[in-house]
Amino acid sequence: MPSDQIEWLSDLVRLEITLWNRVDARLRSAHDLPLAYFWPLYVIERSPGESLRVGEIAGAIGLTVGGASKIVDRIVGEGLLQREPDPADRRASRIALTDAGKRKLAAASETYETEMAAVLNAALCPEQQQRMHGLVRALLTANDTGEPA
Amino acid sequence: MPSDQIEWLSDLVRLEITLWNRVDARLRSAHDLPLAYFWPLYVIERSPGESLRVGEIAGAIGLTVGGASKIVDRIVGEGLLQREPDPADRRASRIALTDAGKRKLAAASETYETEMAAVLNAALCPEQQQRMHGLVRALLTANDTGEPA
DNA sequence: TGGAACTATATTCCAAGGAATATATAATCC
DNA sequence: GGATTATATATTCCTTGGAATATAGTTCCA
Repeated sequence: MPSDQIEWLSDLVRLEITLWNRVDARLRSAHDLPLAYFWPLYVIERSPGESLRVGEIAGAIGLTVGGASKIVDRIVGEGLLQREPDPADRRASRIALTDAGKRKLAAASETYETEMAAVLNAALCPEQQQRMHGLVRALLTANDTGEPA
Repeated sequence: MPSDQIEWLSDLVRLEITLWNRVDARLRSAHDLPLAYFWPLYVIERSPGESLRVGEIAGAIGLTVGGASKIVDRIVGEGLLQREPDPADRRASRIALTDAGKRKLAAASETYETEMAAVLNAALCPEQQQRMHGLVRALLTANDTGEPA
């Protein structure tokens, strides 16, 4: 019986924090890259044209536009992203990976996958991992508005 | 095949944020109580003696002691918690619910359960909800160190 | 008993991100 | 075309929570 939804969510929150910290620590120590910086690089690489506008990044990683603007600034400061003027809209700029960013992303992706595999395999068989991802996605599609806060 | 662990975690993070915001918004609008304040009230009520020390609260809700100290301060400021001197250890104080805190917690718990039930039932049948909780717990027990950061 | 080492909490400082706002540019309607 | 409205981003202010540190109190042992 689903009596204790309070525990349900608190366990989920705790898990998310644990996994986040685990991957974050690994990326920092191995590549000097916080996990928060990883996502923008990742979503940009996978985008058509390999560049995105700030608002698109915000939507993809679940931040407000203001927050995304600031994190992009910081990553640009690290030399992993660059801003290019959007030819079609002078209000916007297109954010693209630098060569350093591409290299960093490639290396960090491997570390990321390795670390996550270790964490997941420690507790779940591949079928369970897949089933859980399916359940997460089902909840997301039913409830995610796409809005950050 | 568990090819994309990156998506696996990013979906989990997104789900956690979505559910958190959803319950948080509900508790705020219905009871003027942020979700972050709910957890301390909740763990204190369930503790033997219905009081905890700051360090115990920190461990239970996954904050550092410093962070817990501050959130307790804020909730005390709201009149929902009170500090009592620990008779056995004068360094510590015991944190207990006030009457207002007890009432607030009781009301908020109902709202919490209702909102979570709505979110979960929108996507999963009860068996799936239970199965997912089991998977979350399995991952937690295998990986949770109990440490905050 | 008198330190030395440890512990519980509080406090200070800092980084991150949301909300509200400002600014520049686009789009639309007359 | 010019005024109004909408949009993209940047910026400012505020809150939160971690890390490091400070302080008071406790424990242990010679």
